[in-house]
Amino acid sequence: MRSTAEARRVTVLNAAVSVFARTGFHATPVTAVAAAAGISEAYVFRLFAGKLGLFVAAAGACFDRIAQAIEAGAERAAGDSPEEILDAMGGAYAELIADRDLLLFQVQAQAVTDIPEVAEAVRAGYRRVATFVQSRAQASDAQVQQFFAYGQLCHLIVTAGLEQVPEPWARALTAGIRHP
Amino acid sequence: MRSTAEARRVTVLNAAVSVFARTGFHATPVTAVAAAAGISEAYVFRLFAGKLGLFVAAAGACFDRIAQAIEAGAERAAGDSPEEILDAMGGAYAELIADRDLLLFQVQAQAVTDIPEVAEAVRAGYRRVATFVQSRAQASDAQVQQFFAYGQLCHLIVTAGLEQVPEPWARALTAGIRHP
DNA sequence: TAAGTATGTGAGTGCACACTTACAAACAAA
DNA sequence: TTTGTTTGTAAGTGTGCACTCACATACTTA
Repeated sequence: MRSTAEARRVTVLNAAVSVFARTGFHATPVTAVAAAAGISEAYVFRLFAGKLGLFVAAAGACFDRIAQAIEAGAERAAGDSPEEILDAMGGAYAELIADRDLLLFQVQAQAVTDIPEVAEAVRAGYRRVATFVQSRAQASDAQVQQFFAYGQLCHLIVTAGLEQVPEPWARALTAGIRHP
Repeated sequence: MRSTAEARRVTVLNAAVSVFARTGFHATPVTAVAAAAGISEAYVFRLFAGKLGLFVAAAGACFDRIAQAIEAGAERAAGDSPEEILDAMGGAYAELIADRDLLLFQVQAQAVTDIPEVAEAVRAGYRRVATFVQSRAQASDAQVQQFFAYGQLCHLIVTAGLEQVPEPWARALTAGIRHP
């Protein structure tokens, strides 16, 4: 044995987040994930319960990394006010999604929420992140809502490539959004 | 001839928006669109340039309907201030997406922006809507940005089914969002 | 060392689906 | 009525891909 199954699963999940992020659930063959992970397609099917099981597990890994980054970001807040903590969390999130895998994966997951298992995984992810944000920052409902609204705006900016659009309407939408 | 090709195209596009909205680009066979439109698959391929051409045309139809609704909504504004006009536009948009086809289609389109033609169609759609919103409401960049940020938040709320989640974090995210 | 167990793969199998082609029926113009 | 054009379809074709199975190669324990 070169590796344990559990270690392989971690490798595969990292590859899966990256590959699914680009081409989405239905358009990416599991051969692509297997190739990115450096193992055979057959073994991926032994490690996960079908392509859907792999995608759902990848969603879990994706939100794990997001939650972890936001928690770490909160520690670096300049002060104790809700505004300062939310700002630190937002900055940490912006840094994290600089490579775009985690952001694009979320978009892909939202697109296949007609599959109940995916919808539940998405809810579980946001449940974890949103409850943490609210309790850690001691922010109002409206502040939490705003935090996520502008997070979702980032999804549009990145998927549509609006940072590259010099026109005024695109500048308005991207103004002040941290360096994606 | 039962119908003109142009009339058929309109019928097919309505069906396409509806069907693509549910299952997305890669997971919906064009037979499904053809069936929803009541014609044969072969004729859909004659009316549009491949499945991609059909999807891009459907995106155009989707944003046409959105732009039209927002323009009509602006006419019904209570006053002339940016806030009142934006509010009226937001209300019109909320009514329009009550059936969810237009909202879900946007999510599906954002998920396949790795296809350049789709990315361009999405940009064209938001270009039209955003420029109209900004010029008609005479709103600041920040107001326009906020308008679209909360619009994108609706995408998350609907795809993840957060209206059905009674927990506090979900209530915070959905608070004040108009009746989807 | 023998038997058992976990890790790993090559080579299929069957099916769904994008797209084509050959052909037919309705309508128009001469 | 004949010729041409547009609308429409039934019946393929080829390919890509999810998933399986038989088999091989490590590593462990008795």
